[in-house]
Amino acid sequence: MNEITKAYLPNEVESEIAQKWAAAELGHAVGKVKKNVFTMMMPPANVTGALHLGHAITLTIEDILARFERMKGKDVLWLPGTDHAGIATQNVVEKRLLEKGISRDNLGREKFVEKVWEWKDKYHARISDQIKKMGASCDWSREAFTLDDDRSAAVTHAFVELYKKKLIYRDKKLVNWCPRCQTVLSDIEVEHREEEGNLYFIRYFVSATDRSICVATTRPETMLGDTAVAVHPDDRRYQDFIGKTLILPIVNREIPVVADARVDPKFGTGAVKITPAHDPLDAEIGRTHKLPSIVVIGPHGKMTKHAGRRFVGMPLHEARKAVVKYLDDIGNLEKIEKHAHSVGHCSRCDATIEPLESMQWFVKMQPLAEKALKIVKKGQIEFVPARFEKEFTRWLDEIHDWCISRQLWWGHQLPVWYCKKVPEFADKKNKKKEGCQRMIVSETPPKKCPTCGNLSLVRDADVLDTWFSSGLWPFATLGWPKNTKDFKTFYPNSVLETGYDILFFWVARMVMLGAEFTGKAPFKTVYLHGLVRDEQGRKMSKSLGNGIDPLAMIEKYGTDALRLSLVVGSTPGTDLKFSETKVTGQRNFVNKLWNASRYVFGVLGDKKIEIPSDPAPHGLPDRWILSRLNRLILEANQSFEKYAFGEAAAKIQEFVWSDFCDWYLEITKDTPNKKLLAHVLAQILRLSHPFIPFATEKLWEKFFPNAKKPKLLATEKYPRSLKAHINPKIEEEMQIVIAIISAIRSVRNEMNVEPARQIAAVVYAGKFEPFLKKQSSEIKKLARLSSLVVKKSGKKVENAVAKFEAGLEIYLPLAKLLDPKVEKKRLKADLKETEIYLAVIQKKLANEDFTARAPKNVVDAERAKLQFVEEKIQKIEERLKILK
RNA sequence: GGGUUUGUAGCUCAGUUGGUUAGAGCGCACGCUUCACACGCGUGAGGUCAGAGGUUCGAAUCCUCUCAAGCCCACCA
Repeated sequence: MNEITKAYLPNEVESEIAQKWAAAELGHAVGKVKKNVFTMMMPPANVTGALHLGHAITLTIEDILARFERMKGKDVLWLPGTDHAGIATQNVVEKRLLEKGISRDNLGREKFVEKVWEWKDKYHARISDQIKKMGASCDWSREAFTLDDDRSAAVTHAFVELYKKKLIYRDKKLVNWCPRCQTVLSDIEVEHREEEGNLYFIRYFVSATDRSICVATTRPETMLGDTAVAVHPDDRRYQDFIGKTLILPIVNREIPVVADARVDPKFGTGAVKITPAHDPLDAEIGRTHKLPSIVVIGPHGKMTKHAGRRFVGMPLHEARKAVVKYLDDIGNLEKIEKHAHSVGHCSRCDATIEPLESMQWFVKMQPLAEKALKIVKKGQIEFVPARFEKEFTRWLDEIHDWCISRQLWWGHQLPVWYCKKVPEFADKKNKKKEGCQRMIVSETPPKKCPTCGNLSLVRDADVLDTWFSSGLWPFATLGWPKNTKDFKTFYPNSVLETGYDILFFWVARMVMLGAEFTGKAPFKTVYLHGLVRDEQGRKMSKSLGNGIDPLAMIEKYGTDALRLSLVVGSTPGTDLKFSETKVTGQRNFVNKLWNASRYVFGVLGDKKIEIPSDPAPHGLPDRWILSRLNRLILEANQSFEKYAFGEAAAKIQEFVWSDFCDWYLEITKDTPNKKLLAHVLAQILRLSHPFIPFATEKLWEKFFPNAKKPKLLATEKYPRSLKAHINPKIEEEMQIVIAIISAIRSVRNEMNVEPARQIAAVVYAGKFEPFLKKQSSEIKKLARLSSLVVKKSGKKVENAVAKFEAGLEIYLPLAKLLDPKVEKKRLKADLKETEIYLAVIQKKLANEDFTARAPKNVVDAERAKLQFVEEKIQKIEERLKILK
């Protein structure tokens, strides 16, 4: 017996179906010919992370695409992978080790990295399992990791190539330093937030006079490192001061007053203290005026010895208090005002970012951005939604150099070595010759210094920004820089799907590096999904405690329900408000589909079933469902074409629940057309498979109860519309049938007719009479009628409830049940509503401009409506007369 | 400061190139053990389409402005 459970039980089904797919190597891409391939790289998940809703939406959308393209007959390569996620992973492992009382420094670099690898191996299995749980039909045989051998080789190659092209350089600059992570960050890894702070006004006196300038600052502690005060060259207030020397309070250092147009005379006092070591603008002004740079804040966020004996070693916030107090004591603090300003935070740990001067590695972005822009402007990359193209190009237009070195241990160590040969005879004569400081950039570790032959070379300790390796992802995953078969077959990628929050972090870098290294756009389409938010539209975060665990949702409602809840009612690039109710709603839908199928299989019986590709319709309902189905197929395919997955899913659901279950199945229950049922159900399963892979695959098995090795639904062909079946006339006729049934049900409800009671009905159907007659048994069943008379027209029916719907006259002779008062009230309400409608139409038609200028078909439609409504009103009025 | 998105029923959202009495789901109300499904079925209530102008015979839809919320970018000390 082909048993199907009454309710869909996702947990059992899912593990069984997942095994089936795995055994069939569903996700495996053939990769023999370049033609007819579809390539998509999974955004590499943080290897130590656990599945969250961001992954869930990514995997859902990508799997929908992959399954759809596969069913369209493409050789689909959806390549999964994980990211070593430099800072994030190092932070996590460090924290765990500290809990055991082990510090990173005690362990040493080599041992620490070993520990991280252990960690990686353990958690890699977890995230991979979770990806599988989502139903992801990706190609595990080609899985990649940003730090595996092939990817590392690609990274080294890319670095060395860029260095050779002079697109990578080393320089001492003011960079973003995270005092907690103890590393520099790139500009986009700094999140700016408006914060309430103070503006401190400090008075600086001109040397040996009692004249003074007042400067305004939000960070008074940096005054210890001031090396000038700047004013706008045209500022009348300060003309006399330019060129003079001021005495820096506390420190008592002499600093000049310089004139610089970058100073805004309207801000504060119009005079700015200049701290080149700790502020980006100050650094620039310092450079133009050749000012010295004094570092008063160290890498741990503590004051350095240059800050003076009194402050050395103090953490920043303490130093601020101390400096302010000191200034106040000596009478140099003018006032303090409240002031909101933007403060940079580390995107990984939220610590306040310190601008520090430091020697780092950078990518020169201008030439790379230009190539990327050219590609986009030529239209070689399509953005979905299109508005992101603008954002993308604007960012590239204003690009800054990318700081790529990180002071971490976990990552791709720079392929850079330094010759540190110490002069054997450190006398003045030999120093130059023997103290070789040669830098070597090489894909393979150099054995000796090419300049001086020294054997003890020291490798640069820094590693690369995680996003450097991710930037190579579309081709490094395919074996690049080797010209592999996969690279030749699957590059460029078809679609890049990810969240819009990493447009600059990731997408832009891939486009630039792809253009640079492969000479083409790495993908044809960029699809960006929105962020998943909570019911109130807030970001989900641990601190708010509003996060929903996708795995818990899977446990409770099944993966299919979770997937649907993430796509239905969502549009590309728009944030999605997520809630558990959405998942329950979708669980209900999956169950509905399950039960509709259960019914169909029950009708079909246990015999071997052929699924007919184009079975013959028997009556109006058959023709109608075929018309609706093929219209749906057409629309679903169109929605897919424009990446409107939510729209496609919603249309399918609407069809299944309303057209198929509520009407078709109900109306054909007495005379089911087995072949047609099998066909429609099969098409529904195929259509919805990309969205609801598990339940549909399980149901598909039921078509082949005795087959040893039935074909997978996942490898079926996606339905194509048989347009000949789309028939507006049939749909209109069925609409009349539906209208009659609904009208009778409505009246029954209003008149409180018990559901079980069968009543009689008379319908005067006019031109609809011929086909309605044929449907009378169905109408009787669904409207619970004891008898139904359908005529073109006839005399008034006494003692009956009357309903005028869609040009029909419907009479329900309820005899004793009829209360004239209630019926009168009901008819009057209907009359009133209809009269309002009539007024609207009359007003329109009375407008000569409308009748003269609107297209003829619109005017005609309006006239037809008028007639229709007038007739209805007349009928209601007649009826009311009878009731007196 | 620049850019951008959103504002439609209590909530989440559909509304194609302007032409129906503006739709769906959830929630709500009433009624149903109808033999696929109570994770269900039927019926219903509920909206000045953020506001103000404008274009048009006709605007939720196009234009302008205003208001509100969100996001991105920017070196305002």
